[in-house]
Amino acid sequence: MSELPKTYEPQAIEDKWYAQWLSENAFAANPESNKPAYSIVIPPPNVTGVLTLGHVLNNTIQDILARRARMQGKEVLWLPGTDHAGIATQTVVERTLKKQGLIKHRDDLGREKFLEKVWEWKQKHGGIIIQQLKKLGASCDWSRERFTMDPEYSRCVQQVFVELYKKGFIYRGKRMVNWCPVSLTALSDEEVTMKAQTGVLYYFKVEVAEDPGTWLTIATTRPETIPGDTAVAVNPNDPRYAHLIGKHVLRPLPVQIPAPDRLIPIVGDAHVDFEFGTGVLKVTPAHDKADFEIGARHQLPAIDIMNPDGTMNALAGESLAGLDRFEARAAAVEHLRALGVLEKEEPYQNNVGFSERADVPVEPRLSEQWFLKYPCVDPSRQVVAEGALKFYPERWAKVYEHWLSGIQDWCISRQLWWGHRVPVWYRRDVPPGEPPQIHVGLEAPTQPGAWEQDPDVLDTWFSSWLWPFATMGWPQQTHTLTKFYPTTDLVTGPDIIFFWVARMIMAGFEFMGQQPFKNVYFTGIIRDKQGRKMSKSLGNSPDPLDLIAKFGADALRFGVMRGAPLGQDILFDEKNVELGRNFCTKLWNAARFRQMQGGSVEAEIVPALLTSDDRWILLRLDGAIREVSTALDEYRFSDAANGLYRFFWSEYCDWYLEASKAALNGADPARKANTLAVIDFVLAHTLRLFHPFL
RNA sequence: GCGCGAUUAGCUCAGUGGUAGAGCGCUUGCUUCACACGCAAGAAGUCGCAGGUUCGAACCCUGCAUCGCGCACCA
Repeated sequence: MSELPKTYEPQAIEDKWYAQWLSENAFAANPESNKPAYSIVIPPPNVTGVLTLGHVLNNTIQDILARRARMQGKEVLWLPGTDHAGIATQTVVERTLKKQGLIKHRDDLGREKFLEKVWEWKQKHGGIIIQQLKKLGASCDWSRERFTMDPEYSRCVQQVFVELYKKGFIYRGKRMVNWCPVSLTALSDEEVTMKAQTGVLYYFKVEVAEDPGTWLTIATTRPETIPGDTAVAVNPNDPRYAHLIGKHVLRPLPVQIPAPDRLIPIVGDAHVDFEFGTGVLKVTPAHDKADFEIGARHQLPAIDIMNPDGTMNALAGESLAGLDRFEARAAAVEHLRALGVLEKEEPYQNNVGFSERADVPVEPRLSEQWFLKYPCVDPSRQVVAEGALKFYPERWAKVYEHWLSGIQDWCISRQLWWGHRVPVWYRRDVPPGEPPQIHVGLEAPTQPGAWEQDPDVLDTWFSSWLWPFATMGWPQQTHTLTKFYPTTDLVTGPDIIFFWVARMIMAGFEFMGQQPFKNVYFTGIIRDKQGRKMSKSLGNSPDPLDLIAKFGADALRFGVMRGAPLGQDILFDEKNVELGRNFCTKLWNAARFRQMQGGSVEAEIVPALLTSDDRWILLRLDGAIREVSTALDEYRFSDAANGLYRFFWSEYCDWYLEASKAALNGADPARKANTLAVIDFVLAHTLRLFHPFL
């Protein structure tokens, strides 16, 4: 064998070994095996995504678990795949087509043509992240790669919809939903994030119709919705106003319609907080969730004054119609001022719900959507509360429990094209007066012309919540399911505990009768050195592929793992990767040193010839094996990495190897041979400790 | 408002009852026959604040402060 170069050159070596592992099918899972099963399903990255440091952290952890399980003699399934990521992918493709000047709006292409374009996009970009995961060294069983829109997977999604509909968990209803005026679709509560905003609280007065000269002052942040007001509410226990309940006020807007049409009742409702503002609330059932409920309690009409894109419609009045909701706000204030009813404006801090994807305020909107009443909530709560399904770190169990204890039905329909189409058809030409006919099923009804399919698709998470079993051949009871379900570990970020983890647990119970995994490891979130979240706009998100090119995948893996303690966010610093690289080089050189000594390889150790140094290092090796092994058992990856680092560098290299040079250069051949045997023994065992990481 | 987390060396963080630790950075030597992506030596911290428990507290308890996050919101 030729002498090894001085520094480790990871690029060629990593690719070579990975290719060899692949050709040996080293990562393939065999469901017929008698070995005990160990399984993980990958959190499927967006099909059009590229690898981020978050993926590096997440997948390195999974790889460590999988490799270790293989070393422990288990039959390992690490199942990879990608997610179609409905709204995210559709937005990206739409934006790109617009940039290329091919379309102004997706309607220009129509549903079929647009979907063709998305599939083209998926063909072109869909494999990138998978290739990148391979570059990272991920030991997935690639022969089992799945996609949430594979034909078999789509069939699972539809079957689940049909089943839950038949059981009464899925229903259609006209309800107040979070509407994104940019994406033009409904969103689930989880897709809305609250942001603190500095706004203005406007005070305006309205006259009580029955008591001319009596005025009520109302505080609002949204004067543009006044044309949609159908009542004014006060607390029935509020002595200032209780006597006015049942009377009417004159709504100031829209100014163009005759006064009698603007008379709205004063209602009493306990929801009204008499501490806040003036204690008088304007009720806009079509544009506010709480107001919608008040409206329902008092049988108030709902006047929808907005278009889906957030502009005002004709019901808002001539002068507001066509204006964007924020322009309309300014215009409405001017109207109030002109009418002389605007009393004051004061700056006001409040929280506004934003569409996570489009980053604009969502509009509460009354619309016809599909909803899911969550199944199996009780067993899902219990299994975590009782510890049969464990969270690491444990504190996330509290967050999970809190969410489950207060969940509302899930709005699962989306007004998008990219996704699983709702498997529902409506009969055309139903004579007026007769009840509508609806068909819910896996197959379209016969006489295709007579029926029309629901245009909506399902929320992305309505497919990913089936991931642990839909990827294994469900609804057939396959060998893979028998062997590998429930899975052992799930590794994911705490930011999707509601979106994904909680829902998978419910789906697992509902469709498999069992929890989908035994343990969930929540990683931290990777931030930059200043503690800011990684983001494209800040430009603080290094490309892992660049880091791999510069330092090697093993260096990246080790560097990230060493700095990623359980339960803490990780501040990323390239220095850590450098440290990983240096450590790899150190290992390389320690092996090189051994090679240069010659002699027979992995000879027997003669106990009688052991020096105190030899005994010491063997003892320390034993300690390191225990330390690393226990740390990994407890998901303390950074402790394991640090333990390994310290043992190998400080104890083995700095201390033992230096000490051994005396024997190696000495005159006693038996002593020398025994020292080499000890070195080989320690090296061989250390390499095994390294294997999960590198 | 409710909940969670953090607060230890210049920086990032380990350390859960008994003489303060690591990596990076810094200082000073080393082209010593595996490795300068290295070796050796070294400086550096009243462990956020105030009480309490204890023979003994970075660690346990109580309050407070600051920072970050999540949930719920009052127009």
